Amino acid sequence: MKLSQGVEWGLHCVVLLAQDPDGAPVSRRTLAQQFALPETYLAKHLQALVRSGVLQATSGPKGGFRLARPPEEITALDVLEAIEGSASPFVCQEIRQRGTGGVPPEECRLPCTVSSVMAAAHEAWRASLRGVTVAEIRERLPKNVRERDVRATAPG
Amino acid sequence: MKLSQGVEWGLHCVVLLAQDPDGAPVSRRTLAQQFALPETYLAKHLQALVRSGVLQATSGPKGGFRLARPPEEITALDVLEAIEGSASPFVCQEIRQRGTGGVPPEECRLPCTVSSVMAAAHEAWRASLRGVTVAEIRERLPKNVRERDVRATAPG
DNA sequence: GCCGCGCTACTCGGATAAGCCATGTCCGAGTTGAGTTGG
DNA sequence: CCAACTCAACTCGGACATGGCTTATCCGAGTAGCGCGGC
Repeated sequence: MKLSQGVEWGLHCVVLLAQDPDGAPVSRRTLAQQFALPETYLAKHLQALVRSGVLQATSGPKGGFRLARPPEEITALDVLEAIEGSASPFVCQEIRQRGTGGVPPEECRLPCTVSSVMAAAHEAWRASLRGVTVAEIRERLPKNVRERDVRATAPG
Repeated sequence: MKLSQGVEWGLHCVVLLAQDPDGAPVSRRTLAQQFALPETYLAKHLQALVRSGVLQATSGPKGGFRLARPPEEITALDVLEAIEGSASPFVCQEIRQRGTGGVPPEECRLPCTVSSVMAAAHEAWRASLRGVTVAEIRERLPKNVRERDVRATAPG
């Protein structure tokens, strides 16, 4: 199991944008240079965040990205599932129905026990991420990082 | 993020073996036929379970796999990390140190906030899986599945 | 009848090829701002 | 001096190559049971 590194990029970018919610949009070039990331590939993930309604994009000069909602209403889970997708990492293949002595479909209305255990773990994971907002992350940042982010959101 | 389907296979096989902890070993062929899985590929995952000390393998005729510990002492997390590896799905690339205004390394002793949030979620996930033993899964199985498993562990 | 030996068949284990998704990149469409020119 | 037009540069957005990991497979090493032959 491996998480796309775009998740890290997206979280850092969203937190950075949260430093200045009502300010001017920040271009993807600025964001990429801020973390020394490949600009065009970062753009791919930013697009995903726009599609999910986390970010809002503006075209043209002085354009860029800004938060679509107040940072208090954006959870880490929102960012993660925007980039990584909301599908469960565990997909039950219903192997209980296959092979020797397979269980007939009419007895498989309820999800299999193994699947339930995995689903519970996934939900615990989601709940943990849902309980943290971007605003909270912003407030937990050390002073130096915060100053750096503010500097990045400043135009020029 | 996608979880290897070997996890599902491994869990089902371990639960099946838990139906008869002190019985004769079950060969990988029997296990594969039981769920209609590719035998040699299933073997790869079973090997991983042996390496992690979850299963115990026996060679020769009448050989096969059996649990290395009582099912009460095997958690879903043990099985999962044996197959999937125990590495965290989120690997912090320390991008805060890179790019314009990168934070110097001496100020990065503590893990970055984003990384901490992800680590907490991962720990919640692990805790959920650690709280479920194979014995508990076995007891939650419907009657028909349980009978099917017992039949599979019976020699012949 | 009993013991020892060899064989066979079955088991696991590691090394070896394809397929798919994450990664990385490029170019095109759209939009806004500034500069210029005419009134 | 003001307004409208043109241009140009900058932005995002979607379509196109590449690499690594999951998937899938094969063959070899080892072992235990079974049959056979000798005593």
